[in-house]
Amino acid sequence: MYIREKIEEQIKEIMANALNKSVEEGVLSIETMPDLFLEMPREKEHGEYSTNVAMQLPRQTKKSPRFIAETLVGYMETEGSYIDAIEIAGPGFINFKLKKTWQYSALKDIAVLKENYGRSDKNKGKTFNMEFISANPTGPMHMGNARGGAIGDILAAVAGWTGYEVTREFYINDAGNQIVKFGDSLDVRYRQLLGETVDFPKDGYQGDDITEHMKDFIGLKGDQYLTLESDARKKILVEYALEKNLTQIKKDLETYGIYYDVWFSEQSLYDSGAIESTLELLKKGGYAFEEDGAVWFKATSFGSDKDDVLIRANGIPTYFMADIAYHMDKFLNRKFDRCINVWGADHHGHVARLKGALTAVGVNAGQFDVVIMQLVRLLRNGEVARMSKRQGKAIALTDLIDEVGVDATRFFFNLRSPDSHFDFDLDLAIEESSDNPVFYVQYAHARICSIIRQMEEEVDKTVPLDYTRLTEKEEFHLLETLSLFPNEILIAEERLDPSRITRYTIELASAFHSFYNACHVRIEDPILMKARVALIEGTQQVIQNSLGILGVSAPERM
RNA sequence: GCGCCUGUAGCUCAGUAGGAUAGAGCAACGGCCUUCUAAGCCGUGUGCCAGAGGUUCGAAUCCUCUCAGGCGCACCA
Repeated sequence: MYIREKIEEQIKEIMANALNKSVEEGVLSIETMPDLFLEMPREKEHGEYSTNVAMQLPRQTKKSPRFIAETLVGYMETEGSYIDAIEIAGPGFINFKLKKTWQYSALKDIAVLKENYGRSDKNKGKTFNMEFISANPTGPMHMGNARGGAIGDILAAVAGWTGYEVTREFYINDAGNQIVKFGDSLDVRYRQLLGETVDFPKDGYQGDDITEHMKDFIGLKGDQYLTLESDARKKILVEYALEKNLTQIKKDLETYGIYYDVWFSEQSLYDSGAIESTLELLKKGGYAFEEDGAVWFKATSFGSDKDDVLIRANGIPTYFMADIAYHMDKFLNRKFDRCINVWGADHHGHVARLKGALTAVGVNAGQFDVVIMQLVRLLRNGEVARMSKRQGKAIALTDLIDEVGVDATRFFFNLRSPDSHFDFDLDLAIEESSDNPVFYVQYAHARICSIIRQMEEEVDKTVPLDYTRLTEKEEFHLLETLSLFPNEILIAEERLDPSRITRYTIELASAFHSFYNACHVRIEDPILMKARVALIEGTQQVIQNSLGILGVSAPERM
């Protein structure tokens, strides 16, 4: 258990005991136990922890907050605890000041746990499915996928650090309408390249990559499929190009530092009969009905304002239908305890109906959540540039990584909470200037490595390691920041907000840089020097751990 | 028209499930390298928390309404 958990648990216990005693002795009368919530005050003078219980109780006890606070404090037994002093302040806050040594425990924790410092077993024994990107395999990935990639991959890492057994999953949309369009587009290009005059479909994929695929294909196979019946030919072309695209997507994502455990094919849901059986289940439950020749899901029974089509009048299931079957498979066949998807804001309308459908087939929809990320706006020369895959003008993920680098791309896309509308200023990102916060964090790490390289032979092994020699305010601030790391991971997981980790690394780097300027490590006093080396080693470890979660490198030299 | 997200310093954004005097970075200005990496540090000031009501000891945070922007509201995905 980490130092902060220990302290918080201890204070809560002391509070609970005091409350119970004051009730037993009839000083206070309460009916329901209040929430014993601890907060960390912004102001230093208010102590490390603070509670507002006294202000929650006046109604129940018919006493003033001040009186309640004084009573409780009177009953608190702090012997042998981390608490140094308790003060009542303001309208009735009870503030706890800790003994000036608690921060050193964080350093001990780090020294013992090393690369595992920050991990917890909160979700031990539970499985977690993280589905993200799931870009259409009809073309290369664009910049919009980059944000989803960073959010999904890092959230998956965060979940793993809280104890979950994590599966990263890519859902391949290799069935349905857009594959038909893909086939039509390939087919026309194939025939055009071989000299036929055919009009390009109005809503087809116009990107050059389609033409390139067919050039390559003709190079390999020639014109032998020209005489084939059109559907059969399209099938062959799609198979060829899909395989090519998926290989490329996989390769590009690995460049981006993302490795999937499962590539799940939508088509496999048709092949296995999962779609059919899911539909049967919905029908049996009375949640599906026929109208105008189509089969509908009764989404209105689950709070939606309209129903949704499952099977079109032409007999082809919708994407929605496949999605229900897919998520049923996640929960009921593969039995994940938690499933999270990352979707762009343009899909948010889909969330409620999918949750409704999952509830209908017997899944506890509370285990399913979608992180909605606001779409990325690309700025070039200060102007908004629209991305459109159809028009083939998209900035490809790989272009971005080439220009900005993997570290900056991942860091940047995870800098703001998924909720925030995000402007990606390409010109600024290309600059690789110090404006880019990733350098700030990496620089802190490189600085530490540099000191440690020079210190190795100077540290006196015979001298005792005495943390209590660390007494400067910059040292305490750094220690406190280190002690917060495990909390940050837990909060990031609970709120499904991986960007907290990115911001934490900046805070940690800042605390270190301040320390660096205020305190020298390489000094005469061998005991203090040893303590400071221990402090920067702990910092180095936590920067490595946090950057590791982000998938950003921690360079030893810069 | 209905739904979701957003609105906090000149700009980009935090604000820890309702707390105490509203916080960073960038930009501006002024300091700090004969000593461990100046890609750094320290200091200076800036706010009708979009607006109006409400809930209570207490609201940037919760509720209602209004305004502004983004995104949805297909037998597309």
